[in-house]
Amino acid sequence: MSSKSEQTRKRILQATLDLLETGAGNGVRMTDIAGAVGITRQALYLHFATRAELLMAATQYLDEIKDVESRLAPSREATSGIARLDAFVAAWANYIPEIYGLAKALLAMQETDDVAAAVWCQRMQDMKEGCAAAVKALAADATLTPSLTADEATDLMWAMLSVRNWEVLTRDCQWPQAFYVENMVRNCRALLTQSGTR
Amino acid sequence: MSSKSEQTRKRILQATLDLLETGAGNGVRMTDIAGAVGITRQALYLHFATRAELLMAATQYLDEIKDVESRLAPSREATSGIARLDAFVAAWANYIPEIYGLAKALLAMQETDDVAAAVWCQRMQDMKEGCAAAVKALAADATLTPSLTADEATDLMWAMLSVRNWEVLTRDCQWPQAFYVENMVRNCRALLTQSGTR
DNA sequence: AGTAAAACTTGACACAGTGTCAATTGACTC
DNA sequence: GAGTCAATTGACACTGTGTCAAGTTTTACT
Repeated sequence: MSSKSEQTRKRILQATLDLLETGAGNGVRMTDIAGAVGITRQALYLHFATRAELLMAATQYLDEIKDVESRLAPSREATSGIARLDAFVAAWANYIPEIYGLAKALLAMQETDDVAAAVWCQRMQDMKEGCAAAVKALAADATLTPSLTADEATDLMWAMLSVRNWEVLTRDCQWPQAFYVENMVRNCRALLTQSGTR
Repeated sequence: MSSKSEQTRKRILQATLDLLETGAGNGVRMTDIAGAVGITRQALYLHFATRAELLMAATQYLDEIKDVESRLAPSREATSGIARLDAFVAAWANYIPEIYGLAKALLAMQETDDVAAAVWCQRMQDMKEGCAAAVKALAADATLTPSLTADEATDLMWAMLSVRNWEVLTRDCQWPQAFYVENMVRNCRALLTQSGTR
C-alpha cells in the first residue's frame, strides 16, 4: 500500500541526513529539508508530525544504513576483558563521525524539546550498555582498576566517549580522527584497568 | 555621573545570575530577567544591546564576585608539577558548579549566536592556559607521560575538565560533587603523569 | 525652584522558525 | 466517473528577540 508515501518518506530521511552531514547540523530548517526533497515545507508534516519526530526517524534510518550491530561484533567476540574494551572503544570512536551531524542537531534541540532530549538520552543509554558490558568483562578478568566500582567505571567511560568530547578534541583541538581513536583506547585503558596493564 | 544607571545595571546582572542559577539556565528569557528586576523588557536594551551582551557582562560580573584569581593561587604556589596539577584540577572542578547556570545558557546560545560562541570560547581558552601551565610544570619535573606531547596533554586535560563532562557525571550519572572532584584529580594524574606516579 | 537630560514606560511592529488549517489540484484506481 | 491519496497554495497562530517613536517620571545641576 501507498508505496508513493513510503518512497517520499525515505527521500525525506535521506535528504535530512545529507543536509545534517554536510551542513554540520547547525541550522537545518524544515524549509531546507523540504527544498532538498523537492516538496513544500507543509508536506513534510504529512509524514512527520514534528521536527523532533523527523530527527528521531532519521536516527533509526541511519542505524539501518550504518549497521551498528556488525560494528560491535569484534567487541563481543573478544576473549579478554582488555581486548573487549579496546575493541568497543575503537568501534564507537570510529562511529561518532558518521553520526555527528545528526547528533549535533539532536543535542541542540535537547534544551528546548523534551522529545528530542528523550530520544537522544535513550540512544546514549544504549551506548552506555556497551560500556557496562566492557567494564563487566574487565571485572571478570580482575583487570578492572580497584579505585572504581563497576558503575563508576561505566559512568567514567561513558563520559570520556561522549560525542561532545569527540567534538572538543577533533574540532576545537584539531586532533585527527585516527589520533583521537588511538588516544581514547589508551586513555580508557589507563583509567579503567589495573595500573595501565599492557 | 549617572549612578542610577550603574545601579540598575548591577541589579540586572544580579537578577540574571540568580535566575540562571536557580532555573538551571534552560529558558531564561529577556522578559524573565526584566520581570525579576522590576523593569520592562525594553528597558533592558537601554543597558545591553543584545541578550548575548548581557550574558557576557554577567560572566564578567560573576568573576568579580567569585574571585577566580584567588582560587588559583594554591595551584600557582605548588612546588612539584604533580601538586600543581592536583591543585588546579581541584580548583577548577570546584568552580564549575558556581558558573554552571551561566555556562549552560552560554553553551545553548553557541549554536545560534556567534558572539556568545566567541565569549564562551575565549573563557574556555583562558581556562586552557591553566591546563597548559600545569602540563608545563609536569614536563619540567619530567613527570609528564611520555605518550603525549605537551600540547596533546593540554588538550586532553582540557576536554576532561569540560563543563559538559561535569554535567554528564554529576547530573546524568548523579556523582556527588566531592566524588567528582576526587575522581578528576585521580583521572588527570592517571592520564597525564608518568605511569600513575603517586 | 526650574530645567534639561537621563531613565523608563507604553504600545506597536519586524523577523525567523515551527506548527496548523482549509481549500484546491493532479494522479492513480476501481 | 467517483473516490482516494499525495502534495500544493496561502493564510494564520505562536514564541522570543530586537527596534522604534512618543510620552512620562526621575535625577541632577545651578
